[in-house]
Amino acid sequence: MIIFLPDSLKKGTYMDQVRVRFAPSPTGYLHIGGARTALYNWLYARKHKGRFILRIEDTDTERSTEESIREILSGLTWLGLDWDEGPFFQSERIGNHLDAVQKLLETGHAYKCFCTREELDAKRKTAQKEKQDYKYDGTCRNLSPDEISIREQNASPCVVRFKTPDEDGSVVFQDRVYGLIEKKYVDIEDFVVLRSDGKPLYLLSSAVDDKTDKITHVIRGQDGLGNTPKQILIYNALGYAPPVFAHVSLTLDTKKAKISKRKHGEVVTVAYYKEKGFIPWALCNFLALLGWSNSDDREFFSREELIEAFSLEGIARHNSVFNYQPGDPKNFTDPKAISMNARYISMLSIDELAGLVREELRSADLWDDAYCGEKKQWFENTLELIRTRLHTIRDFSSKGRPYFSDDFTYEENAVKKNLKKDQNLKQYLTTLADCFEKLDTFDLHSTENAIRDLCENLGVKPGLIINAVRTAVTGQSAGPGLFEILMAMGKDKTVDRLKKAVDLISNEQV
RNA sequence: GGUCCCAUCGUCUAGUGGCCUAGGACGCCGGCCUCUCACGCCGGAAACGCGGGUUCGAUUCCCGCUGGGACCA
Repeated sequence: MIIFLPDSLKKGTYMDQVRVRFAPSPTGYLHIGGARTALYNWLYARKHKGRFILRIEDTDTERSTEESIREILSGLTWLGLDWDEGPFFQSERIGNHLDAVQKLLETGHAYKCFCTREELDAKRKTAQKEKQDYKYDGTCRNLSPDEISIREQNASPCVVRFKTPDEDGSVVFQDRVYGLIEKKYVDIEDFVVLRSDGKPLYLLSSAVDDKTDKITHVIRGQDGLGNTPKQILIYNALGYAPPVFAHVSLTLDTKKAKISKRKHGEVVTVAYYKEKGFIPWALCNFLALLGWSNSDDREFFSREELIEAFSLEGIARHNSVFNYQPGDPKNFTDPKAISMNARYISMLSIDELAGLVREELRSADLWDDAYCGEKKQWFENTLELIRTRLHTIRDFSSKGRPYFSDDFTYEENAVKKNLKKDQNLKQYLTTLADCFEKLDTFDLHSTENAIRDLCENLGVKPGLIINAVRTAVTGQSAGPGLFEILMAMGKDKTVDRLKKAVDLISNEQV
């Protein structure tokens, strides 16, 4: 019986430096589940001053694409998950894998199997009919050397199967997340390690690569849990010391199905969050909490704090649900993710925020270099003014547009609610524009006094005028306190926009 | 079908036999603030899948069932 308890080896020399890897298949895009796995690996490496290795498992040449590789690299880079070695490409190491198969064959840990697909299918069907569990029956396991050479001379196609121990016992290992896992030899069939077309199987390749890359801790999705006993068998047969395993629970959708781009669309891709204006670390923070917890109530972690707090044992054993409800316009992704991002926008230092917003305004063609120079103070004040009601960096160029450009739209509902509410508003706003124009000092007090005085003279509630002015100046019905908005706009813009709003409602009301 | 894994509010989770009248976060509802919205603050509704044990006492330990997931086929 193989009992492998890596904890007992931890003090051994080969564990001196932690080496972990993220090994995605470049068959599409980087999805948030993959990003979460990458994050956990990265955190573990950083926490233990180890190395984070990136390996691209591109042996499925049919489905692997260059574009996908680029997307994975750019996704990881955007998230800030920097790798120390690689990217290595599995396809370049097929020679290693074949050598390993050869070694397995030579040491009697594997054998050639000449059974045809038809024969195997027939056996499987029979087993099914008799309601028996089907496992490869080992027909070729005990072929004599003569029988083997006859088949080889006939060039019969064959696969190579691993020879599972033919005795009572189990593979036992200690998973850092799931604990003690035991799998009986009798439940492991003689599995294939080399296909008849000469291609090694993933199971074998990744074990060999992990050895090549000196991986000490395999932190991967829980979908690898079932294959682990087979891989431990391979490690042992090859004379390798197996790494520590830590399987992380999966991320499912609200119907408990694995998330995929095909089914869920862009929401599950990292690229989507970049596009939507997420702060990379906010997404990492959200992803970290999706299936991992620290036993205190903290939810916001800086990089350093998360590295410090992270542990494999804190990873949940149950799968977690990514709470995305399609068709909810307010929540374009998991509400908690949005909320975290919004909190980050509120909490970030003004310098950090300004940096992010600068890139956003640049790509929206709203950037003015003066925001770094003579208008720096104005720019920062404006960000402070609007940040608490924005959810994404993208919002700075959409909802925030009236602050950075005269070319903004008046929201229909806002116009209806605040500008067309009272027929007299045309007159009121015209009067107010005149009034503002005549102000010597245009500040918080003078503007407020002007409006309050006007209201008193007209006998109308301040709210009527204030809300109308907000819409006139920003096109919106919601936003910061009016007088602060006016300070952000300045006298000239305020007056211009009041007049423009009067024109707008005059024309439309004809 | 076989094997393995899992199971606390709608969602993410705390909880490792008594501190639990089950805590926090998001979302939701109500209130305060108020020129709107947001922030902030206060309050509310909301969960231990079911059945057996073990125990003086189970969310917590054991067994079964149910449900979900993964892997292999």
